[in-house]
Amino acid sequence: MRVTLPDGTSLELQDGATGADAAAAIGPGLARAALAVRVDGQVRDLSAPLAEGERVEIVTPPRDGQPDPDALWLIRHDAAHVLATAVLELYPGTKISIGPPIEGGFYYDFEFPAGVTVSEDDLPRIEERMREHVRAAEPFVREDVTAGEALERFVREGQDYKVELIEDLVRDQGVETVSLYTNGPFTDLCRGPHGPSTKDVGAFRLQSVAGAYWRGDASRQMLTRIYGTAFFSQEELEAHMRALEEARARDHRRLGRELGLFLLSDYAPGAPFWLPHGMVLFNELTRLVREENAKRGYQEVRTPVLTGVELWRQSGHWDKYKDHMYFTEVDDRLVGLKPMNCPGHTQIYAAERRSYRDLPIRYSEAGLVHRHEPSGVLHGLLRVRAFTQDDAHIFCTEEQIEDEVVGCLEMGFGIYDLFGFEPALELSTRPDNRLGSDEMWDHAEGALRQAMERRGLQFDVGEGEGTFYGPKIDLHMRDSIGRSWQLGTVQLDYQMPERFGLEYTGPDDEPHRPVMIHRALLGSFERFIGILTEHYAGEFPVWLAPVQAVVVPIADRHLEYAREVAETLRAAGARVEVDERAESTRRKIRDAELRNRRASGVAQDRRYTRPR
RNA sequence: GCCGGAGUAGCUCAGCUGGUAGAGCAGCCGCCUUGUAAGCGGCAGGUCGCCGGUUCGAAUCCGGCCUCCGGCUCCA
Repeated sequence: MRVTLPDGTSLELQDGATGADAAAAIGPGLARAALAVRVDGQVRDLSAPLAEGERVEIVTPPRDGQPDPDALWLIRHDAAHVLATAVLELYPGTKISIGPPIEGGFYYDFEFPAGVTVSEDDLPRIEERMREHVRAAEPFVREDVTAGEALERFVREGQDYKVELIEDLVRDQGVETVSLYTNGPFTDLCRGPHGPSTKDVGAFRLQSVAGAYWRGDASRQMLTRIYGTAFFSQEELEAHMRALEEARARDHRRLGRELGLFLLSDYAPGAPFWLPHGMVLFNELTRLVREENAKRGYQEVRTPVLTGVELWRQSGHWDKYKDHMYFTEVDDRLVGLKPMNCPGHTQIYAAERRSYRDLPIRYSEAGLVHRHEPSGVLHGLLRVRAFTQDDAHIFCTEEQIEDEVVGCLEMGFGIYDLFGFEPALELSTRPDNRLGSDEMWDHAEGALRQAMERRGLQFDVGEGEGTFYGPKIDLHMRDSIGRSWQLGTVQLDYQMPERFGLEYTGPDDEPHRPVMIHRALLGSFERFIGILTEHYAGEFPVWLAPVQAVVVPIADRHLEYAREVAETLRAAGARVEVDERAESTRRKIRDAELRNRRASGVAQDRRYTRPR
């Protein structure tokens, strides 16, 4: 048979030849280095047979600085199996679940025997055991068995999670055979592929221990997840660990303290106190948003933070969102803090008779909302309980939806461009907990999809991740260590207008129901500033910088002049400080740089010529 | 909310298996009057997260709670 190689040449092989045979036919060096084979873009074991006419590419460790992402994922997957091998040896009776490679490494989820807890202190011991298996270069051997045989095996071993996985595979996908991979003493249910042996795992490290629900379901067993990472070489691993370390130096929680941006206090978990320098960022962004809104025909409004609970019953928040709301009783009346601004805006809309000629109506509000997020999810400025959204609601006709959604996205991209942000888009569809008919949802999801497709935008789909009142398009950004956060959002809503009985008079002189678009582009000022801080590592562009210049007097005799200079700059609108401390010039300049002042000036007797 | 870890001075952290708390930086005072990544000296600063228990004695051991960190679930 013949297969095609990446350079277009074809290779003659015996019938039934495997990827390993192909590598050997090309050259002994390649045969030694080969990890797997990629056939028509799909990675397979080297031992898998090839078929006539397939396009074949040998997957190898990086060579000449050309890393193959598939190769890295492969050895990380191998490493996950080696981890499970070591854990089963060290903690007999442990139940294994799943252990995939992920971006940046791998993990494996375990249920340890009763009474056994594993913490990060135990990781070195597990690593040591893993190392023994890597050194032993144990081959990964694949075996295809019937689902029944596999079930019998895992039932016998008491591996309940594997049993459940096989049962589900049989039930949901009708599989008849499953593959098992064995390395040394360990056999796992696994789709593969794997490298030829554990020796290619190379340089690895276990990083952390965390809880993780079985199958991501909070109602099920909490497993212990061990995270690790692996590379081909020690150098790459060390470079990776250094990069993580450097990313931690950009952490907005640390920079927020060092630069005097905000304060988090135990008195109000999840509710930042804004310090003077942080407030500058907040205000500059507010100004930006206000200007952009004005350009696009938004009218600014402001609605109450605390309202009678009747509003939340009417809007549906009581039914679908009350667990996340704050309530209190005042004068025998139950009142709630707003978690969203939309019901308030409906009241402004409803306060007058509206004509089709008025639409679209666009109300914007820098709205302070409170949401009772679970304690375990709070995270600096990126996940808080009290925050200010750059919110807006557009009331429009059915026909105007697409243009308005596109307008929102364009406005969002325009703002993100200013910061060099390239957000990832996600369409979130109907959740289980929702209001409205399936027809409404079909319609609303279709409209959002169409708006993005019209602009040729790439997007992911988050099934079931929409809000209770409608689907949405979210703009996501990553923080310094790669975690993804939702910033902007554009949401379509047929529910709220219905529930509040909103109307406009059409050209036919009949009442019609408007559609509502909820949209926040920064998302919240808090989260946006968090991301912004990490993005710039605290070195904000001049227009945002809390302190734009610092004047450094050399000696006391320059103080008066330094103050004059500062005054002149302030009069011109700059944010300026004078460093009046009785410190050395070296020190004052160093501090100015460390605190990321964008410019510093030195007040002196004569022009300074820098020594060679 | 769940799992694991951690809370010692404003910050970063020492403080072995119980005997009553320390450093650096920051702060304050003084000296120095300065030329591009930390001048010098001194002083002050802590109900060791909170509550309870064990003990002659608890920062240290035990329990509960709060907060933070890493994840999971969930969300801007």
